[in-house]
Amino acid sequence: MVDDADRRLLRQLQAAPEDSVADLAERAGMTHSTFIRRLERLRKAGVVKAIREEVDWQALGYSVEVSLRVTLDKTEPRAFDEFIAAAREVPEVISIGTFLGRVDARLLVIARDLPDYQRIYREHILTLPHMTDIEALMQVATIKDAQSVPL
Amino acid sequence: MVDDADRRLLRQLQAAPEDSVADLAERAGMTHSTFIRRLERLRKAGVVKAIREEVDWQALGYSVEVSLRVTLDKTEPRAFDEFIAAAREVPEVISIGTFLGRVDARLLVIARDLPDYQRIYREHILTLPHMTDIEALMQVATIKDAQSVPL
DNA sequence: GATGAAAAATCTGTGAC
DNA sequence: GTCACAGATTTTTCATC
Repeated sequence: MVDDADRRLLRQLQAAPEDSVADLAERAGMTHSTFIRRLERLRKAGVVKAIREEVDWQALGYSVEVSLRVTLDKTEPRAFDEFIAAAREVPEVISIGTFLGRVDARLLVIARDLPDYQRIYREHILTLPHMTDIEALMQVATIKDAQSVPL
Repeated sequence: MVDDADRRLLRQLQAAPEDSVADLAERAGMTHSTFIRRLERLRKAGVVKAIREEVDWQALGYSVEVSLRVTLDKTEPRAFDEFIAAAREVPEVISIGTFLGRVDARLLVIARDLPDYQRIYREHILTLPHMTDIEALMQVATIKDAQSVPL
């Protein structure tokens, strides 16, 4: 269970993950021992899943971002699993979500430039199995990607 | 500039951000001092933007995820800025991207359950300015969200 | 079973080379 | 880029509520 102290902990952790445990604990109103033990419990329970260092892919030469909506062949029962398994192996596919409705999946693809995207699209996307339709949108900017949960 | 050593550093950092600098440095083939100094430089340059603790919102009671595609009123020059400014203030909107093409923006919204989503949609989404169309897809799962850049 | 305090082990960041 | 050290931080242990 996640109680009120956990929520305070998580709020601080999401707000300033780079700060020391001692500082976070103080702001969450507990000693650092308590903070560490609770955080450990939350990690074990999977509430806190991982640490991530956010890297700016534009600074690393990836200037193109494309959001793809994919529709799959519903006559093939294994279509979903096999499509997902193949898509997650493509390094340039940095995010995959699945949906309920007309569209089955969304892929976020990054590429160095348009020719590079063209190559990735032909070699790694069009070869994914069981697709019946793809719709592409070029992404201009990521405005907010805090992904922090309201607590 | 990002040289070859930086790339090795970033590869290790993305692969295991929770490890100590000493371990990461060893795997990247440099001493920990060098690693720290290079990482500091990359942070200053904005290549490494932030640390994030990934929290499982399902474990915190957010079971509904909806992806919204929004079209804006192109007759209003300030539509874009005002829409974005308003949308980023909604806590349940955890991600915003903007596009080139038919669709102008994509919002990812989380909610505790369907009634909660209904409430957020009516109170916080439908009240956003300058929208001419919204298309919603319910998200079933996030399969891959590594968002790590191929290096 | 959860908390607080303090000691031991580890890690980080800086200065000299 | 390397080495070595001082300071900070994390982690463990033990006593307490």
